[in-house]
Amino acid sequence: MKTKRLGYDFFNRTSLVVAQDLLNCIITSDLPEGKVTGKIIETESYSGEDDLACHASRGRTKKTETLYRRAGTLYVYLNYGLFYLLNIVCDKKDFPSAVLIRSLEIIEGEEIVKKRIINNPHLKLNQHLATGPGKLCAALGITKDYNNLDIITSKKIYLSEGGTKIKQSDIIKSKRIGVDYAGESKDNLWRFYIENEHISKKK
DNA sequence: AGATGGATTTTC
DNA sequence: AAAATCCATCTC
Repeated sequence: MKTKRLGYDFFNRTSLVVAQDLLNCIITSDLPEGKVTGKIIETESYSGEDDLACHASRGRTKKTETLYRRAGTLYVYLNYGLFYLLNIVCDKKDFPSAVLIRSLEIIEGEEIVKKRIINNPHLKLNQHLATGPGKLCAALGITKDYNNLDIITSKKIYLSEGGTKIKQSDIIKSKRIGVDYAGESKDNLWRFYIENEHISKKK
């Protein structure tokens, strides 16, 4: 499947819109071990210093500086000392916002993904190869080395259009996962997904 | 220099 | 319900 690559104009919009438009899009990681592609089925939006769940709510620091950069920049950080999480910076420069990619349906490179999961002592091989943001990064081979990478021009990690654009009525909205500490921001329905067996945190 | 607190995943 | 485990930031 060869589709058009997403450009600066796609990411230079509010993260709320980008998060929903990324559903059904294709992410590719083309690293030395081989090429892996997956369809995005779950995202979350983090937007502005007023969003208490957004890392930028604690101000502009060495760590959060990435969130203020140009749209299309990758924000990758280590969470709980265990897993990397992948975000794509959105909106205009100096306004901190990003979309967290939470789950994929692996389309190509399944064997490479399985190898990466087996080699990760914190993960287990099961029917979900890239479900949940931590496992997703492991599946794609993404580490903090890719923080600040420009996803628009990179040949290693990039995003392209899916086959068909998702219908607005097919997008399910819910509260974001793991942000109960975020006061008034925690109830925002800023998690978006499409019905799929690989959704994270399913009962 | 030491303590703290997570946008998680898995297993008990 | 609890463990595994890194690092930026905070505190003394």
